[in-house]
Amino acid sequence: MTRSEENYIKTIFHIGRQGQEAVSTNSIAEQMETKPSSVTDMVKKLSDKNLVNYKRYQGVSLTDLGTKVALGVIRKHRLWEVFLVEKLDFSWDEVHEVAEQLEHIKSDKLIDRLDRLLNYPKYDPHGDPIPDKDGGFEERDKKLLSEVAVGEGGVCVGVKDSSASFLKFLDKNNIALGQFIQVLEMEEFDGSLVIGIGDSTRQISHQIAANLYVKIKE
Amino acid sequence: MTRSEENYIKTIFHIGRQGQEAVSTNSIAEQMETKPSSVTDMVKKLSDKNLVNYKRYQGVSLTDLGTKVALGVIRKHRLWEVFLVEKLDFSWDEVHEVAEQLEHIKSDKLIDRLDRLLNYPKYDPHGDPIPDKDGGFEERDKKLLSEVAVGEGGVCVGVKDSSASFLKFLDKNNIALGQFIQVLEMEEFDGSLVIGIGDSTRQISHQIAANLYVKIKE
DNA sequence: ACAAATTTTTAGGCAAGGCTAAGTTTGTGT
DNA sequence: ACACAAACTTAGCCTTGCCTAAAAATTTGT
Repeated sequence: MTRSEENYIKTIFHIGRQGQEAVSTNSIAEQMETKPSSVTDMVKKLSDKNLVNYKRYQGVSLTDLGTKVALGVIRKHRLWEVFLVEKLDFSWDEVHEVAEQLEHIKSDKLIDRLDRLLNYPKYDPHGDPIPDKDGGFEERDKKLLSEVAVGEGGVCVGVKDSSASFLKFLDKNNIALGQFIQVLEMEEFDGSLVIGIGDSTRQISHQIAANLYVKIKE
Repeated sequence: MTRSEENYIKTIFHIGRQGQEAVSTNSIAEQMETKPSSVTDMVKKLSDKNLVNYKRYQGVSLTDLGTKVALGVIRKHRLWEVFLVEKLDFSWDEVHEVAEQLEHIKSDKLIDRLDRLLNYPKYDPHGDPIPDKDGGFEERDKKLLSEVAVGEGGVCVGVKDSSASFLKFLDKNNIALGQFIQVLEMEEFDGSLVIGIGDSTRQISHQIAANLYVKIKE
C-alpha cells in the first residue's frame, strides 16, 4: 500500500461513516484537496486491488479488506496522537498533521509496542475511539451539546470538528475533555447556549455547541 | 526536501566520512541499491539546490548546507533508534529499518520533544554519536578490538558493522555495549582472538574483532 | 419527457524517480 | 602514447500520482 492509497482509503472510510452509502467522486476530491479526475484514476486502482467496490458513475464503497486497511491506518493515526499528547506534551490542536505523517510508518511491532507504552488507550485526544488490532472499537454513546435539554448536562467526551482553530478556542475557554458541562439556558433566536463549567458560566454559539460531544449522566 | 533527496544526502555523508574526498557515482549507487544513471540524475538536482558540489565525472561532495541536512537526518534516525530500544523494547538489530522510515518525518517540535523524552542521549544503540540540534556531536575516541594489544582491554562502545546478522551474533555471545572485553591471546595465523568477557573466555574471528569498537581504559 | 445542469470519466500531459542501452570521459597497462 | 577497461553520463522509456480539457452519463427542473 502506498501512502497515497492509504490516504484515499482513509478518506473514503471517513466520508462513508457519515452517510453509509456509496461515496461520490467529488466528495473524495473535495476532502483530499485534489481533482475528481485524479480520484477516478485512483479509485480504479483500488478497485483492481479489491479494496473498494466501484462501478462507473455509481460512487465507491470500501470492501471488507478496504475497511480493514482503513481501520489499521486510523488505529495508527490515533495512537500516535495519544503518544504526542501524553509523552511529548503536544497540545490537541498540534497533533493532527504530525500524526498524518506517522500513520504511514510500516511496522506492526512498532504499533503494538506503542499501544503497550501508552497503556492500550481506547480514545484519542479528541475523544475518537481507537480501533484495536482486529479493527474493533467502542463508539461511546454521546450527544452533541446542542441537543442536550436545558437543565441537563454531561461530561465532555469529544469534539466533532477537530480543526486547530476550534480546539484553540476551546482551550481559551477552558473547555476540555472530562469536564462537566451543564446547559443552563438556550436562546431560541440563534440557538446559543449559556453553559456552566465548574464554577463559572459562559455563553457559547450554536456552532460551538454543535461540535462538542457530551456523555449524559444516566 | 523529498524522502529520496534526504536519502541521497545521507548516503553521500556516510560514504564521505570514510574517505574524505569526492564520492563516486558508483559507490552511491551501490550503497543505495540503485543504478549509477539514477544517481547522476539525482546528483544534478541536488547540485541545483546547492546541497552538493558536483562536476561531471569528478564525483560529488556535500556543501555546508548539504552537511547540515545530512546531520539533521542522522540526528532523527539515531534518536528514533534510541526511542525504539529504550521505550519500546526493540533489540538493537531491529531498529534500523523502522528508523529509516521515521527519520523522514517532518516536525522540528517532534524531534526536540523526543530528544527531551529520551533525556538528550549522546549515542545511539550501536554506539554512534547523535548530532545535537546544531549538528555538533562528540565522536568517542575508540579503537577496533582487532587493534588492541594482547593483554589490554576496554569497554565495548560501538560496532562498525551494524547489520542484523552481526548484532544477533553478538547477542548470542553475550557481547553488548558497556561490557568490558579483554584481549587474552591473538592467533598470528588468522588474526583470531581469545577474549575475556566477565568470567568467561571466547574465541572470536578477526572479522568479528574488526567490527567491534572498545574504549581503552586510560 | 427532455433539455440543462451537474457529476463523472476519458484522453493526453507533466514531474519525480527509477531503469536499460548506448555513448563519453577518464584512468591504466604495457 | 595509446588502446582498452572502467566509470560516468545521456537518451529514451516506464510508473505513480497528479493536472486540464473535453466527452459522456446521470440527475434535475419544469
